[in-house]
Amino acid sequence: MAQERARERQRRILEAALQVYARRGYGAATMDEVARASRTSKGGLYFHFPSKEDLFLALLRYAGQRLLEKAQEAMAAAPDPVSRADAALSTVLRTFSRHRALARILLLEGYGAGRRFQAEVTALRGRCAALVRGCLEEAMAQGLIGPLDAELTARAWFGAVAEVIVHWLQTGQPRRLEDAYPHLRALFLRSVGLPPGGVDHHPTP
Amino acid sequence: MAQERARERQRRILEAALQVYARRGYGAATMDEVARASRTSKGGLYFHFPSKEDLFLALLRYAGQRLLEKAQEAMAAAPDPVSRADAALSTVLRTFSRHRALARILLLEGYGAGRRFQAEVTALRGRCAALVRGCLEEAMAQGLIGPLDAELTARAWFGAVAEVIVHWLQTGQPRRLEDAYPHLRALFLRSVGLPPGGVDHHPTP
DNA sequence: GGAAAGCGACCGACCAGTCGGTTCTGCCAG
DNA sequence: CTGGCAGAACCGACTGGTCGGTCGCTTTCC
Repeated sequence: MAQERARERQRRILEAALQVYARRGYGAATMDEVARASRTSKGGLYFHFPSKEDLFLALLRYAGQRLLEKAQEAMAAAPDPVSRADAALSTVLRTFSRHRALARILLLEGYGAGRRFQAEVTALRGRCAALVRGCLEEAMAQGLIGPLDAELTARAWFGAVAEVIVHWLQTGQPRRLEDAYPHLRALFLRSVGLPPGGVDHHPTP
Repeated sequence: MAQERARERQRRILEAALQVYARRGYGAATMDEVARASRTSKGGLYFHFPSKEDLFLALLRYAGQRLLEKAQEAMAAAPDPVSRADAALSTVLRTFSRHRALARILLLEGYGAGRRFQAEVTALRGRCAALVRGCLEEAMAQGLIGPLDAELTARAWFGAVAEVIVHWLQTGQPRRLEDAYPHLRALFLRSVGLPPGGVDHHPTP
């Protein structure tokens, strides 16, 4: 019905906005461009979203949701906290590897367009870090790793991954983003005192 | 002489621009604001900088230079590669801890205002990572640490630090940025297979 | 005196947001 | 079935404010 239809239309607009903002950046992209890309009109845009700012905010939430869902899904299938964190890492790398636009929006354009957006992105990054933090705390409780500041460690890991991805976005190195996976994995495991070997839960052939 | 005078004026403009852009963000800040803050006029601004974009680009270079110089200075005084990396870490944390505006410009506002700026910031981050990379390669050559991907490790470390700083900027946690130092230090040392103890070269009382 | 530096009123492009009008869509009375 | 109505969805020309950039003039310095 109408409800359905409206939702579909909003999705189409968000998907188009994702591409346009990723390509041009928030500041340079105009509402006319987004309208054209989503095969609607400015009026149509403003019918569904009250302002340019709100559209971008909705886009950040939409994109963030997509990422978090994938990560949580992958983590749910893993048996122990360590392989859960592992699954999250490889999933994030794989997701951003396809969907460059998603990476641009969440890791690059999100910051840099006013305080309101920065807060939103920070919150999103916090939620990502919280997932990892959960793994770390569980691993600590099970005596798998020694005591450490789980909050800070999780954030540091996330920052490390983000930096590698941004560099890949900007320079194209490493050629395949997934190539960074084994190195990051080894680095992270060692950083909490675990041997870097172990089973590779998500091989990237 | 005139040369001198011009340089002084440019410094004053850049210093004012640093504050204004840090407070308002690149997009929202106007040239009139920067002119007022630097106690000049729009005409004066455009006499020294050809456009708003160029002003911000010069600001990024200016701010980046300040950071890099501090880091290199601190590293020069350290005897071995490990304590050089250590010195870089604590210096970066301390520098951003004072000079929040510097942190905002380099880590937050830099991205998010068009491709040209993103490239500049990426280059700057690359130069920071290169410093750390040098330490790692030296440490490897001296057999202090096992073989690893120095490029990627350096970048990962930098990303981790950046994330912690950005979180501090946005939320004010940890209360004193330097409080994160021992945890990050331990994390980094372990991540390359070194014992997390060792001498604390830069105690933060 | 003249060149470099500085000033600020002004201009015009640009674009977010508006609004009067049009077209769909679901529904119900006849 | 169908005519027609209500309101949701959509359209795009237009506007009004904003702000980067200009330019003719003044001041400062050598």
